[in-house]
Amino acid sequence: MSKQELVVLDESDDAEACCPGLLTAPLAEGQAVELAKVFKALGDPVRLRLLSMIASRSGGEVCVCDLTPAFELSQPTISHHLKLLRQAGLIDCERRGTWVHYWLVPEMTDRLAGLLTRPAGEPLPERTAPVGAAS
Amino acid sequence: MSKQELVVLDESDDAEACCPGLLTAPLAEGQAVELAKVFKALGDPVRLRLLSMIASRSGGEVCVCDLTPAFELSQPTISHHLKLLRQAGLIDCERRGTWVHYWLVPEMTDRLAGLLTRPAGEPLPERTAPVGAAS
DNA sequence: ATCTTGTATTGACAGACGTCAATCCAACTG
DNA sequence: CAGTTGGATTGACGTCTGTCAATACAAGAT
Repeated sequence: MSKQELVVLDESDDAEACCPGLLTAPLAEGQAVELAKVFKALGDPVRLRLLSMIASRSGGEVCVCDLTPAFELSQPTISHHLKLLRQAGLIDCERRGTWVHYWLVPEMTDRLAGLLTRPAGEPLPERTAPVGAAS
Repeated sequence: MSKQELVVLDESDDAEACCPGLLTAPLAEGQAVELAKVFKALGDPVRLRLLSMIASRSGGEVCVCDLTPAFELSQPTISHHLKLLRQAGLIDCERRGTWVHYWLVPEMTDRLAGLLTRPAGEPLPERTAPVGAAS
């Protein structure tokens, strides 16, 4: 059940794929395609709340039976959203007896946070006084 | 042309909306809806590359005429994607004479990075040796 | 083995999304 | 003024996505 696609996360891809950062160099098409899958998984309110509930759980794990009743959605719908989050590599799960437990994959959120963080000390090019002051 | 919706970014919303962080507390539904709009804007390879090209520009600005030829897509399609990024509050633009210039709104990417960053020192609950070792 | 409960999968359907051709608008040019 | 060019908007079309009812599967209970 665990680990089925694991979209991104592998650094050993395009040779220079260490941490260009999205904001510092023009993202390559292949990387953009992979990254978009992860962001798309985050692009739904229900999935964001699911991820948040899973990540903020003290024990680090949540049972599906604790997630489903928090939404006014059918159980299959919740299961569907959890599947998408898992395919994006954001969470993982394991069946333990009767119940299935989910937990966050922090490496993925760390990676996203890193991609969205601009290198400290960037000039921040003075956007406030338009050069031409046109129109 | 600039500033038309500006989805998120306003901290003065739910009183305690300082920086709960998405990974530390169960996101409220309203906030999830707003946040999802931004992540959805990032959930497309073309938009990710556009944002990357805009953000990594040395001068801090890019003319649309420099963006369009980088894709094998029609000009209206690129314009459409730029509009979505702008509505998400990730970029902004201004017409200067004949050309329209786009630039990154770093406050938004900073905010996203912050939301995805887990507070340093979190236990990282030992995921590797499943308690029950079931299945 | 049968029943019951927790979770995943399937199939269907309405609405959203990405794309383009056609068109429109703004600004510069002659 | 008309003509040209950069860019946005409109309308249409096929695909993807979120949702549910129905069903299937897994594991404990009887």
